[in-house]
Amino acid sequence: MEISGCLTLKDLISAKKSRPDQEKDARSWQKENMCDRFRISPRVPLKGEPIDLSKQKGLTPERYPITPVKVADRPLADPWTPTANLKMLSSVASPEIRDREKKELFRPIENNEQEDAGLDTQQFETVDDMDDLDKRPSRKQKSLGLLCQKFLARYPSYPMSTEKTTISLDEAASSLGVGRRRIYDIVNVLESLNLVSRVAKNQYRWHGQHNLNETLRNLQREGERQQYSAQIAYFQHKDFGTEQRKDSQPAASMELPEMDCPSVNLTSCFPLASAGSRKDKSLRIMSQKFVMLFLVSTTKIITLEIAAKILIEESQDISDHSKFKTKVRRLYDIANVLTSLGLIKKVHVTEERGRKPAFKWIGPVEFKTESGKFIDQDITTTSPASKRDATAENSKQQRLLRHSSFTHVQSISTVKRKVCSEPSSPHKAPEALLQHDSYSSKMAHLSAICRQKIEEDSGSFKFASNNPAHRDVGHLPFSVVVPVPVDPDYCTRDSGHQKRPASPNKIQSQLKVMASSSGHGFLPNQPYMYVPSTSVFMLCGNSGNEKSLDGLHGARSSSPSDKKTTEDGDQPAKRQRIGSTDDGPLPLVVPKICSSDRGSCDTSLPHNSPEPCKEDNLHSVASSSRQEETTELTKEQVASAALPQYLYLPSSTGLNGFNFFLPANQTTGAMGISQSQLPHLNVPYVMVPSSALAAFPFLCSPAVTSSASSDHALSTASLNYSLAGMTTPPHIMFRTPSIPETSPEMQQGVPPTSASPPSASPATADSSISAVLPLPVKPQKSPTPLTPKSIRPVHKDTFFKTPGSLGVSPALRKNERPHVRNSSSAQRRLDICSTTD
DNA sequence: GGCTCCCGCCACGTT
DNA sequence: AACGTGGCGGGAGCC
Repeated sequence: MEISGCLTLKDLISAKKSRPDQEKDARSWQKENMCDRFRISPRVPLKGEPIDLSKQKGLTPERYPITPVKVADRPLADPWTPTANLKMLSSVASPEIRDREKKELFRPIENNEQEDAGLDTQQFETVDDMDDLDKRPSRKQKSLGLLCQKFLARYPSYPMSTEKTTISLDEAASSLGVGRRRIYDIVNVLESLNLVSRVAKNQYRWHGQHNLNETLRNLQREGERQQYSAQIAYFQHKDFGTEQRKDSQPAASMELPEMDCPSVNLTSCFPLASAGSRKDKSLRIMSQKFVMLFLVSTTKIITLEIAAKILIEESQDISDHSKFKTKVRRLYDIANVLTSLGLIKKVHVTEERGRKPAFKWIGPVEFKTESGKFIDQDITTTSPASKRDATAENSKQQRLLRHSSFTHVQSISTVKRKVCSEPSSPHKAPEALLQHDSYSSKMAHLSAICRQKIEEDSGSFKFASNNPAHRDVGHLPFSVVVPVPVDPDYCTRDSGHQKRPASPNKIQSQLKVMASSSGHGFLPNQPYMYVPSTSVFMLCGNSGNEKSLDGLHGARSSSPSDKKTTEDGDQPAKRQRIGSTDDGPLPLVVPKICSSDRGSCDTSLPHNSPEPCKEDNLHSVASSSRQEETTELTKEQVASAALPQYLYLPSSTGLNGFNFFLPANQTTGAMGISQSQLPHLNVPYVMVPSSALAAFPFLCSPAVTSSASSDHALSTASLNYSLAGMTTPPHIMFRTPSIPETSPEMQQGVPPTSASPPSASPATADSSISAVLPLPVKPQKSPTPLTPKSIRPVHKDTFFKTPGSLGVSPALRKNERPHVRNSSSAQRRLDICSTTD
């Protein structure tokens, strides 16, 4: 797909010269150009942007003088000649414009502009001139974007801290010559970004952009938590080709309720929305969500269609056409304001289906790095290692409590918990779950949606029921002790590429294997990991072919519809798609035990369709224990019959940590499942953020590698699809046999993460992994065995941008976007606490 | 004809 | 009851 950029200010200017484009320019000006004006980038009070004119005048009722704008500073290049201006004006002025009746209305604005007018006014002057001509401003001139520009021009982008700029809505409305209603539209969006805050009736306080980055950071984090990337991918993938069908999509509708939660949470992160009234001030929430979509998107381009869809789903609205239209209208409103802020610009994405309106994020993205802390913190909080206990939860909540809306959030989360999380943890819902409630629920939500979609799309597969009630089914009824292969031959490796200097021996020593004791097949002195049953999900499927991964995803992606991704080229699209299905909602890819043939798998392995993994997280997978339509199996049955390919160990915080996949065979021994049944995957995989492993070198076991590289790739690929946060945090510990799996939780005390040097792997700064896992991955020829690029598209991380996701494929990340989330976990933690307030 | 999105009705919440 | 907010969608401008 190609994206046609919107007109830039520059373009606009140049365009103005040419008559034909004038109108277009005018419009674009409103939208695109505005961006320039209010650049987020730390800029001192706007410089010479067109709109600045209006503000220059000191009009600001609030009387904050804005530094004079310099024309020179403008990005614009082309000088504007008076003639050109005239031309433009004339072109812009259309017959309709001339309604005198309304002219009055706009007077104020015009006047202001005129006053302000200097050279800068040039662009806007046109409007003024027109007015002078008794022409009523054209629709363009009345656009919300332009109005917002004017509004923004009244206030300094970076007001002095000492200043307390108060905005009177009435005053603003009157001075801008518009109805108050319009001001609300603007203010609501600004408020969503904390640029302003409501202090009293009709009174807002102008904060400027001082906290914008922080706000964006928080939004990004929230977006990650909400798995928006997954949603985006989902819709992209599914595209609307199936729209019709989509409309009816049951899954989506189902999800809606849960999706709301995110929004609520969102608001909780920001003072702005006071939860509660009037749909929580949807415009604000919509704005935040909209921004989040950009922030979590790898391509930074979001089509209105997708945004609307996502927002509709979240709001539980019926996805009828009217709703969609309404959403789109609102999105335009928001987009206009955001454009004025210079955060986005309009573009068009050309897809197979045609050209679609979209917006591209042009705002700051660097804050991400800084934000890393936040993410980490969350993760940390949730990470089992740290304290998945109530304490963590409490701390987290406290943070949230700062926000008025939090209470609301809580309630919601509680509900969710009941619905989603609770079921997922057979044994007992770890408190950690609470932390992840929203996240988990969302993921579950997505999974469900995806699953349905997938099912629909590929009717051939069946997934374990996602029924929330059954989600836990996936959990194995037992805890698992996984032998950690120790092989000198294998060097320790960092998640991905880095090899750890640390010698395996060291680890071994640390891990003191006591295998001797068990008959599980532990070797003497072999270290093992203890995995509490609650943390274990069994993934069943064919092992096998890469197809499993790719095929699963690929099948869909290959479809024409897949390409429709709005973003950029095929690649992105593909990624997204994959992400949607795999990454997002479907964190897991399950290797097939059976032959690649799905059909066969289905029959033989009721629960093992590859799909399940993808789609759903563990829940479904694990829960694969039950297929909705087909047979229901007891957990035990599943374990034995399903021939688990992998055991999925969700990291406590799916966000930051990697989820672990253990080859079933590896664990089966402990479980009593015959390995013979698990032919393909002999390699135990455990994926953890490298940083977390800093302290622990990976152990690679020779045994593991039996499978061909392909398998390995597969398995690795599967790793990529971890479902963060879906479930309870895994409790994993290395113990000596002597120390049996006593209460896992208690034992999990090995939170290497904190200790681990952040430097370990840039790719995954998140150290929040709850457990230290020995990773028996045989060094592959490819430097990045863990991240089968072949299988996965580069940007897949979108989905996993979520804190947990970050950790997904360290290798990938490292290579692809090392810079992102570089901050150390410690740093992130610090950040987390800081709020935009 | 579709995309944009202005405009203002009207409902909800607050004062 | 009046007023503040803001959801909502008709319908017109614009392409």
